[in-house]
Amino acid sequence: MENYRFDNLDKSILKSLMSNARTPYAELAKQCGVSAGTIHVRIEKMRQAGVITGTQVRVDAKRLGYDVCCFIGINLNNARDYPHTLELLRELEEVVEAYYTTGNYSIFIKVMARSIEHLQDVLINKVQAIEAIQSTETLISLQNPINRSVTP
Amino acid sequence: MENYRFDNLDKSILKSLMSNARTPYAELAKQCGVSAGTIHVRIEKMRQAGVITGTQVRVDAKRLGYDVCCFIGINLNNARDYPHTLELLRELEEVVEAYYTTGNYSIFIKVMARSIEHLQDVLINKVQAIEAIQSTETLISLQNPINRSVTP
DNA sequence: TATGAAAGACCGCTCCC
DNA sequence: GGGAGCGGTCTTTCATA
Repeated sequence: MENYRFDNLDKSILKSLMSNARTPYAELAKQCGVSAGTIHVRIEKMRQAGVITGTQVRVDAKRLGYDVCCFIGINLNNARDYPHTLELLRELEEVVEAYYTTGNYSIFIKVMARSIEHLQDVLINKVQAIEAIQSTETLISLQNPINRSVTP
Repeated sequence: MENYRFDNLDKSILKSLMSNARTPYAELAKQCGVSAGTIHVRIEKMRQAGVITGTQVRVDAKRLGYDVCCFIGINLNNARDYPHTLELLRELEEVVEAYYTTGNYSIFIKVMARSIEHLQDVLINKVQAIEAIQSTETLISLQNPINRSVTP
């Protein structure tokens, strides 16, 4: 994975687009003191370099009805069960993130649920129902005061 | 926080926009079998209801040079130190997420670093340098095989 | 090779049905 | 909710340094 070589122009463009993917090119051009054509060229270059992988709307999970956010540390009976367990977790739509980690757990997942009851259901009937999983440890998030992206 | 009342049209629109925030209204209209004007009305309604909070480009952190991702569980000397500690953590650009949690830790953060050395620096000289922090536990992520959003 | 200016195609917004 | 027209935005091309 080689890194893309950035100059300050690329960084400025990225910063703006990371807070608003629909910033007009003309405005980016004004902010950066270059022409809109140049903006277009740079964005296209970053897209092809795989730095920009797409655009998405930010959605308020709470307003979508997902009030409960939690992390679950998972220990496997056997490290070899990792790939298969991952596939089973992928099928659970409540599992929004998964990490393969060193430390106390083998797999670490983030789960979004509609309520505590829903979380219980996911945890007991879906996650812990996976045979390869030996034990789990749950961390309920009450607040998410910081949520941002890496700085270009 | 009341939930927005969704019908299937809203859900379809959201799903498309969550994978590509710049999907043309005309294409959304074709996919959903309604007119572009209707798409516009629905998106505007979701925006004003706070369901859609903005748009952003997805960026490949690795290509930006951030190769190391880790979670750090933090224990505070005193629960009252929480607000102040949070402000100090917010000033660290490597801290991309923070959660106030129940369970083993008081605060749980996600850190992105450019290298193991960089991570060490952040952990020792920045995070653990905060007086209110009693102890930390680090979980290094080797892979992030699942990373998606909640389903509308 | 990277940038800037201008023209054409496309899209989103608004109004009226 | 549907359809048409206007205004703005993106993309492309070509000239330039």
